[in-house]
Amino acid sequence: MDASPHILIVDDDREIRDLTGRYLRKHGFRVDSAADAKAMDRLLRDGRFDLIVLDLMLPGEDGLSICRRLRASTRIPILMLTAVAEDTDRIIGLEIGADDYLTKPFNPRELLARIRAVLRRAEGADSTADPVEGVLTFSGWRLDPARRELRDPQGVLVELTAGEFGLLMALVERPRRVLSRDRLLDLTKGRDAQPFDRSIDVQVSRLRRKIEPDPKNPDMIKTVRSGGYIFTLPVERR
Amino acid sequence: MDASPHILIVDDDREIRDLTGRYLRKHGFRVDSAADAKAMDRLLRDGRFDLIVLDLMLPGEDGLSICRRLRASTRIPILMLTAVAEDTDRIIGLEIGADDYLTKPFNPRELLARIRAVLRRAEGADSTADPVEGVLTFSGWRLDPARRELRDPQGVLVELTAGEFGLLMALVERPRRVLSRDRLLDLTKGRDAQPFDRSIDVQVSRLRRKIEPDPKNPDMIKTVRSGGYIFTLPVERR
DNA sequence: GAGTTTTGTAACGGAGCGTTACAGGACCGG
DNA sequence: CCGGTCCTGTAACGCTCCGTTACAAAACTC
Repeated sequence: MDASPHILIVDDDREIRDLTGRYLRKHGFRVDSAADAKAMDRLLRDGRFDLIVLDLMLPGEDGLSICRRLRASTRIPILMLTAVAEDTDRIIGLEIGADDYLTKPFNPRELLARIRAVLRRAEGADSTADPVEGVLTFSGWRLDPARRELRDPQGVLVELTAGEFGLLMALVERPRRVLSRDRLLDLTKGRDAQPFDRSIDVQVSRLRRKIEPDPKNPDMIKTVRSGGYIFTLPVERR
Repeated sequence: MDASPHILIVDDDREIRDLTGRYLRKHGFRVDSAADAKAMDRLLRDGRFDLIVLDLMLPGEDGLSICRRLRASTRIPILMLTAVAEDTDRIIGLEIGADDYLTKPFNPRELLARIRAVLRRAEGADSTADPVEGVLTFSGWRLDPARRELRDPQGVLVELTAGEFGLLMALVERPRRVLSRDRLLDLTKGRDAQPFDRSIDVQVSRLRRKIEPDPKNPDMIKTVRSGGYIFTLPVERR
């Protein structure tokens, strides 16, 4: 039980890693850093971290994608860094589940303040939750974010496409709440709805065909007219 | 039900109030706005809000002072708006208890993203928030908000449309109180009544047909002439 | 009881939704 | 790079829902 919080900085700019790392250490944090997604994954595998500072623009897999991926399997707080000139549309990084973000160039004091704020918030939440978080279950079904697998109550694997899996995750992670199409689009694709966007409807239809006993009378994924969709079953995390 | 989160915008710039309000409504929020602290207090007195968007520079009492004052009595999330990107202002704001900060001019999408992020965080704490909990029962009937189902005393599923369900929820959550058509419209659709709006009457009629033993002599949903409607049975939450 | 206001409900039509078909795009093995 | 396969967004069709309108019934006034 090491007292000081452990921060992971992911940024391809070496100067930022070094300077920021030094500053945070000076203020009582333990700090590791990675230049890209691969290095990050390696560090996550061995270490326990309390928060990740994640740059949006990275060589290889970008921050947005990493963030979505991390959120699928863990609840580690994420603080995104974005360059000031960057397409503000991409700021929906927050939507994917980043806990906060900061535009470059930033004042280290502000980073420190935000890190502390995020950690303070995270404390209240479930802090048993370490790197990889468990499987989601609902009335016998098992949804495994790490393996990206869905199994029915008999344990039979149900083949889902990436889009279907993402949509189901978005729903199952927020059960018993009405989610608008808009919100679902943001959660799954990180984009805004266009005027006559029906893609969520179609994906829901396809998903129902695979998981509902009677797709015509859906039980798990119900429609809320002019509201969106709702996942009706209670979900347990293990 | 109170389907969507309720946002209060406090800004003296009318254009910001209008444009932002419209944008947020388009994305599924209910929005009210105030030009100054006084108007804000008035709105806070009658309404329940899930988040306040608060301008820093205001005529009369300024944003920081308001923020401090609100924090003394409530935990309602606050998102501050400021005209200048001053690090120190931001840090002070965060320390005072604002939940996030945004500098003007801002991209509405970014505001949306931050609002959602703040709401997501707040969810765990004080829960006026979404996760619909607990079945409502009245003389044998069971109304389940999560599954969006109504069962009669024999346990038989009564098929309700989304509109009927929403209306019944609004009534059952406020039993033995007269609810005006205006209020019901706001609760179910989040909108104001138009001059000759009869939609609530029609929905009530349709709902009665499905749940009243004798729709001509309604028992559960009674009409209050020039007042509105009232749900007469005692309701239990479990 | 006549006149006025308010409410109930049938009927119509526009809007929301489920589903299918299709085509462009992503991915993959060569 | 190429051709095949799988995935997913868009368009289109038909069904259901619900807001509006219209008119009749009920409630209230004097």
